[in-house]
Amino acid sequence: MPELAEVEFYRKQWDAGLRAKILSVELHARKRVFRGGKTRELRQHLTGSRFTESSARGKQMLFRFSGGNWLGLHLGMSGTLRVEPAEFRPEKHDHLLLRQVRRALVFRDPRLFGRVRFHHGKATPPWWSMAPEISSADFNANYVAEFLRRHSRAPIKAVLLLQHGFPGVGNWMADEILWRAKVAPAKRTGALTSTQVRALRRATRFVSSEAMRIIGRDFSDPPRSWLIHERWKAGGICPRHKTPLTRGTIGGRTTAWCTKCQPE
DNA sequence: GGAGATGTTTCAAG
DNA sequence: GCTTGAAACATCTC
Repeated sequence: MPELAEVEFYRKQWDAGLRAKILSVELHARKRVFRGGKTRELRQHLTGSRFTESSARGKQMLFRFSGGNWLGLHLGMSGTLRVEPAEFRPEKHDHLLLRQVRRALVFRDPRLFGRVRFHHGKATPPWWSMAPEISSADFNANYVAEFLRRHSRAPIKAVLLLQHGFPGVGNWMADEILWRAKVAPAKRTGALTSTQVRALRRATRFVSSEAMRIIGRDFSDPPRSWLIHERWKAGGICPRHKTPLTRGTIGGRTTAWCTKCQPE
């Protein structure tokens, strides 16, 4: 599920627990979400620490705790973060639970494609580094052009999904961006005109900022005019033309587009 | 029962 | 060494 704005929404859920102590940590240590992770260290260090700060970059989240403790979370395909009452009993898919006096912070992930990481140290973890965020000044025309050039033989849909170039963009956002920029998803990146590249960057920034504003705030629905509402529907139509959408697999992912808006 | 799902990593080939 | 594409990962839903 979660892309840029959904991740932002979930991150903020845990902010209810800011400044409060972690009384205890409960986790399903053998689950895949902890792969390669130091669950014992995580439990020992977080217990008794205070939750001080949270941030997100693309789909990655970082939660900071007193004493130089950092928790990294990725939601994968089906992860969510939420807050439950203090006496909450975790269920089957609630793989990590941080207990505070007044609440429990819960990470759930049925499909286990998400990931939990832990780092103990003064500075931010070594794995916390990322490409320029879409909303930043560094995500400029030169940066985008250079990234596209490096992937000139790949279909543009696949390139939009690369997190080290377009952090936070996932399957629905990529389709939304391509539809707005009127670019066919299978188009080889190197074959794009400069007008199309400009349109893509513009659409990327627009979809990101609007999604953050609407979905990121309270999980509201984007306007009816967005492609997202038609993408998976049987008989989904282009919001512009009311013509049926085309479906196919591009870059290994199901893709929906309008052949009238986005001709080859 | 089978296919597919809003993601990333790994591996092999070019 | 870099890019690309397919498979693998685990579970649920239609």
